[in-house]
Amino acid sequence: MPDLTKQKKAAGKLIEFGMVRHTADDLIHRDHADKNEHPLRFQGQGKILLALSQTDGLSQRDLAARLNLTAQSTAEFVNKLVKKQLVTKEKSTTDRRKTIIHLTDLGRATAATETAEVPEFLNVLTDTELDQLAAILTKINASLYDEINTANPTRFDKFQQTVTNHLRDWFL
Amino acid sequence: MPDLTKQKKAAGKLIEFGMVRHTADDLIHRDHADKNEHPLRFQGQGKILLALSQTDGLSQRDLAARLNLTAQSTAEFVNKLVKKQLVTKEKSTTDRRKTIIHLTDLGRATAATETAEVPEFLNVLTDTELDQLAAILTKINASLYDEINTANPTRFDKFQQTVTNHLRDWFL
DNA sequence: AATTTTAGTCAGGGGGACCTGATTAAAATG
DNA sequence: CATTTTAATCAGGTCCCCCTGACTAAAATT
Repeated sequence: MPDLTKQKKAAGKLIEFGMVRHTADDLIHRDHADKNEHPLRFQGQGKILLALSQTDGLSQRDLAARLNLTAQSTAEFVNKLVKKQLVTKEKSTTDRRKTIIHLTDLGRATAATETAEVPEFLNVLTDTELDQLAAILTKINASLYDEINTANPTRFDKFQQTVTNHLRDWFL
Repeated sequence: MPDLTKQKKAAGKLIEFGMVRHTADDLIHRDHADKNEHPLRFQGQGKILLALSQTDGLSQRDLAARLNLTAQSTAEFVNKLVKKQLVTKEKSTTDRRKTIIHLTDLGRATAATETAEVPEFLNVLTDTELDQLAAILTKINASLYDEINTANPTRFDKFQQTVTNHLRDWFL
């Protein structure tokens, strides 16, 4: 069993990291006349974008199912994304009840960008530290996946698929 | 200069961590009939609580200044916390314009609890990994502090003070 | 004493993540 | 063909973070 003191220390640093990062983001976004903010977390509109960048052309219904959202929430997010010109809606020709959502170039770029840029703070780490960090996070993530899977296997499938597919390009 | 591939890999893991953690939290909070959710990030009501647990009895004005919020936002958060019985408001006797905010026992406990518990996912790490993680986060945090300081020195002071004071107990 | 600054309040707004309920239009099915 | 299921939509709600504008009451200044 791991040393509790070490755990606490790491936990504290993690909390601190969250706070500091949030504040740093805040400053940067606020100053630069932030047109499109981009936290793009695995939430709301961000979720939709991620799912679409994995599989473009899904129907709202599909998105809702895959992301564990109600049809209404999904519609709301999609509409917001349409306003931001990140996705488009069009009726399916084969089943005219369905609305197919497509990423626009901007949407694709946004989703990719999010993912494409390495946060500057990683520049301060050495190669060894980067390796260590990646290894540690891999373990932590695995443990969290496990937790999700135990709590809700159905949801786990959809989630894990979306996430890992999205991030696959990162690990080549 | 560090290896870009390693940076990307670590960055990807970090993003993944964010997503997975969010989803895991989600599941847990949703299921357990979540009375008081606890993200308590460095935002909104959480900010107030953190600042007060560092220095109790601040006026709203002080809080606003220290947390880079408008007086109105501060008032809103404070009022919400009052409703949740986490803080109390009382007029200052020396300057009757001022309202002094105090943490209630519950408020103090909440702020502490947040901070007191080690996330379960740290259990999967070995002592060595915990040390590595702490060391890495220390570097990253320092770099982010730097960024904040460069962008906005005034804000940095207030922020850094609040955060490090709050987390000081963690590192004894 | 008159004016100005300061601490708060109220009102209202913008954006975000979600949800339930009711309704419509188009498929699927008996 | 009539009914039922399905994909979406509208309407309305809850809560969160945060801001600007207008206004009051109490100190500080002139």
